[in-house]
Amino acid sequence: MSDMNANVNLFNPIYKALAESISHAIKEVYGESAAAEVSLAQIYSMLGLAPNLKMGHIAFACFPLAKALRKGPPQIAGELKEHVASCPIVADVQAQGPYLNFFIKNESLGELVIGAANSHDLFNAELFTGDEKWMIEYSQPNTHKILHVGHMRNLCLGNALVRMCRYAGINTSAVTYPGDVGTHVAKCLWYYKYHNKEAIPAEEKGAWLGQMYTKGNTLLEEQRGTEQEEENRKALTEILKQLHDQEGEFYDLWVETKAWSVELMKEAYRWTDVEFDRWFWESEVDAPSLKYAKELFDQGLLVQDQGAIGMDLSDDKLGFCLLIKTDGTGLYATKDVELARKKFKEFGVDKNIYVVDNRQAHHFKQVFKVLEKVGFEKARDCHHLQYEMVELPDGAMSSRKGNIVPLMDLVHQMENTIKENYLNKYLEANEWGQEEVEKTATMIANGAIKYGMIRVDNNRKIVFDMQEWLKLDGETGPYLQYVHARIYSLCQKLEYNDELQVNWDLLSTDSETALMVKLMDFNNVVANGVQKLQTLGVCNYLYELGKLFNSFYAECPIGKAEEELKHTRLALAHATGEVMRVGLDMLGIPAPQKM
RNA sequence: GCACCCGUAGCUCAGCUGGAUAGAGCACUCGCCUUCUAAGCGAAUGGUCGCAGGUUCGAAUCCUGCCGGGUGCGCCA
Repeated sequence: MSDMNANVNLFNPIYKALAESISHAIKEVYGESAAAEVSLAQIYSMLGLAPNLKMGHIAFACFPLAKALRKGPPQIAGELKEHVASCPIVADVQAQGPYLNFFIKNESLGELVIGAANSHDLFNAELFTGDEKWMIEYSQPNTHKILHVGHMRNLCLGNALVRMCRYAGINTSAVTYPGDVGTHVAKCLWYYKYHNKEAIPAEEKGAWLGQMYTKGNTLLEEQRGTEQEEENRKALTEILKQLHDQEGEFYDLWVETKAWSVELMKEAYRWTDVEFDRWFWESEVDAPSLKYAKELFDQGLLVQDQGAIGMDLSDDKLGFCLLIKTDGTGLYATKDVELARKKFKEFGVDKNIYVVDNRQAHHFKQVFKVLEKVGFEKARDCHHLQYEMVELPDGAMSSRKGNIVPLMDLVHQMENTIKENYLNKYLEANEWGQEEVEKTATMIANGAIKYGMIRVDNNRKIVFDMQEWLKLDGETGPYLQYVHARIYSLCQKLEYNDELQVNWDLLSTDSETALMVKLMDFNNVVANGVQKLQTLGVCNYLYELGKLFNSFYAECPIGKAEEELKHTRLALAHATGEVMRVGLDMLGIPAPQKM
């Protein structure tokens, strides 16, 4: 996991006020020189939510101060306590062992959190200083192969990261790198031309073409060792030659069939609601990459070994990085070396992030090292963000072998299940129209699939079981969407508006307080996620927020409450809905208004 | 052989820049819809944090070794 080192702004007004108060207290109690050893930013970063509301809202652990002040943490907590009590947002502060536990005034939480969420000021906070430009490359599907649920993880992860970074104020471009050349294309076209007897379907040609690849691969395997083998090899070589020369019937066929695959990709991207600022085609870097590799060789930066050319990285324990094959053609690494240069040149980015599964870890280490060795300084701004694979219960997915779940199968089954189990009843009751059912089913399927793909740690393998995925109870995307829909409906019915008279002091139950405190933490969680390039923190946060809201909703009547309390609770509910909507959007998940 | 990843409740996972009683969901058991969406809420049950050492006032978290599972390591992408 790479740490992005962006500089965190002190964006949380409550944490900032507490940090200033603590900093001031250190100065008062221990003097200027002691205070100088601990910066405001450090204190700010040491604040966090207390384990439970009985102890406090926000906790400050004094352990890290012990060294600088040469005193025991409990003693420090005790000595600072009186001096921080005067902070205007603090209702009470308690020294509990080594911790200083703060209770924040309702008025402060109300204005700085609920009010800020409802006015959207909360979402405009500047989370990082500086104006870095990042590029995130994700979704590298091959044409002529089928898109399966494994590709969905990459798509959901990359999309969420791009959105999180953009929310955080980082200028981020999203790019894709489809593989439209290589032997897999030749195998596909070979089968399609010489062995296929099926008619080309009118629809879903991309998926069908993927089957041509799988069948081609299977047949070639079967004929290995037979008299057919030599003939097959010649045929494939001829196909590759035509593709390279960009002429002949197979080149024409490539152009035609590639479009089918691209249409499938675009269908998936439309469904997922992702857009790329740039499509880098593998075919477009093919020739230039080889040219560059030859230049490097001419400059003496590469070595020849066993007839092939590459760079010896054994000093860096990275083995030998092969860049020009014996037959004079390039490889995947050759292209990635060129692509990296192209990215920085075209976009002038400060960071170049690759969302690619962890089997490529060695590949990227080699590519970045090669770039570094040839004097490309930006090499250190390249980061491989790796994640584990999606597997089926009976093992790894392989489009080569054909044991995969097509991506659109998951989508369609999910949408159908949602309609059958939840939405069709509205249709039967004549409450919703067909179009509304369809749109909502798509939104909820988005929630279920995307949340499922990004809620676990990047390093954790996902074993995909369709039946499990179709269950939508508990910690799922639809749970979060349901919270949003409930709030939206509530605000409609009770006619929420931002000029309602509120009195924050009326929010006194545990569930109300817990919800307010949780809302306060939103931006902190996002900033942390961006720094670690992780989505699961935001997922967990939104789920916990949803749970707190549902408890509040069950325990605290709103419509029936006395006027002022009603308005105040409605403001709290609305703020939760806004945070949920913005949070879901950041994960690429739509927030339905009803479901 | 070398490198990286994983091992926490029956199952799926959080928690890992050391800190306050190890948390969820699913499954199982029991309650809650004449009241704002029950895709919900509440309660109960369930753990030698793979094993063994070490560092520390303090280790699920850091270090070392081992065990178990996965992936990668020159003419595929």
